[in-house]
Amino acid sequence: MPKVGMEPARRAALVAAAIDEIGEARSLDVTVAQIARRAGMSSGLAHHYFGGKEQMLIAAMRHILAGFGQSVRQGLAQVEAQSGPQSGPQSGPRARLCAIIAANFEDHVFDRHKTSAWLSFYALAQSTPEAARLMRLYQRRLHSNLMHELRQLCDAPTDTARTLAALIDGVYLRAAVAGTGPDPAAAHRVQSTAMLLIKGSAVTPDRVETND
Amino acid sequence: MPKVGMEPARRAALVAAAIDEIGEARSLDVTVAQIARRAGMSSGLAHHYFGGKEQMLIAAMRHILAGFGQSVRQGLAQVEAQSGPQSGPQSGPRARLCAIIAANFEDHVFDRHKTSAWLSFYALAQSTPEAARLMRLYQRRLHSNLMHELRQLCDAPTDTARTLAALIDGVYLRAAVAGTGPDPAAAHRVQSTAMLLIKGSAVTPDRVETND
DNA sequence: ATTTTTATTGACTCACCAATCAATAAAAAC
DNA sequence: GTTTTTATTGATTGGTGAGTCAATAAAAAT
Repeated sequence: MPKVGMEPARRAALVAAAIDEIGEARSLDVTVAQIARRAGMSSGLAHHYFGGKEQMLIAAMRHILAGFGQSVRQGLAQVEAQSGPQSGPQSGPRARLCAIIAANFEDHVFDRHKTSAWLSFYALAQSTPEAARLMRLYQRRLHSNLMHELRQLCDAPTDTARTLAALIDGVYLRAAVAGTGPDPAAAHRVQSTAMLLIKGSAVTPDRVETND
Repeated sequence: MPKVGMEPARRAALVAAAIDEIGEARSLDVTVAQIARRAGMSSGLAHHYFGGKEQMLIAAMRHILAGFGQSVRQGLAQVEAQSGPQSGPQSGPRARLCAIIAANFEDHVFDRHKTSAWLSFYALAQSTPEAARLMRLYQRRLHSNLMHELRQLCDAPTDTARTLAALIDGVYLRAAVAGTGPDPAAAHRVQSTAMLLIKGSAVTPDRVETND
């Protein structure tokens, strides 16, 4: 019963199934057949659309990465909107910094399957050049996002950005290992550390949280 | 040409070879035959001594973990020795905290093969109960080591310890991903963050009352 | 000197899985 | 209505690798 124009839907289904399967198995050692079955199709079709297992995993990684990015953009837009176009000059970068941090710990990013899959992708990135490229892309983007705000908040922005990025990754990593779901304390922990790090050369920290 | 009493040597050789092989392949997908060959023996012998691939990987993980522990003990002993038995009261916990942090970034711990292998072990710990146990052991030990000093240095030691542990793991993770060898800046970055964190809840420079 | 124990090998088995492919069928194009 | 394109299946192939085992040999024990 072939319907036409199935390709995008099937690709999306396979990507979602791959993340779930990897997240549930807590390992990259999942078969194409398992993923395809979960996505409601035959293994042959999975190969037809992705050409191979590796490319499917890359696509899954890219999908999670896109989720991170979307989360950050959404968080920033929200801060922009709620503070208004003529808000005080000092609330801007600080609130945006907190929003960037919070974005990495939002519930849909902190989903058990996704954290577990992401941890597996760290392993993949070690041995697969394309996965390594994506990982670097993620790291550069996070660093650049942090830098954009930190330049206005402290006088050693590069060092501070590196520290914060490592802290974000570390907190996320530990959550992935623990396998516990979303943890509201995670974002707060990183945010207050961020405030401490910039305190040396910045204004008083009035509000630490941006999400109400 | 069987010599007697080979078991310990062969086990050690296999563990070392496993770490090197995993570290070089940057993946857990190494064959027992490869490891055995690198260790200078047949695949059969590897199975004979370890019973299976998984147990060999566990042993390798345990070996790296032991290296961490040794590094910490050594660092602490060194601090103790150089400050002397009747040194000033304020140099103690702070110096020991720094030593614990530095221990995690010493050259032999920061070895390329070991960082890479350790990253792979994160993946293993997700799906293998015994590896998960070892990972928890590592985390508990690190946390407990940090706590021991932080209790004397700040009044939210648990939170601070969690943050520092995540930061240490994050910095180590990023080094593993980057694949660059030992980085002298790594320890320093974590140490100065630690100083900031305990300054946030500053205590009197000398002995402090137990807060719980 | 014989027996037992320990060390060691590598060929073999068995299972698994990625990738291929020929076959089938619905839709679209002509 | 015929042809072409797209979707889909699942059996098959080919390669791989973990784990087993029987055979061999040196050392130790008797």
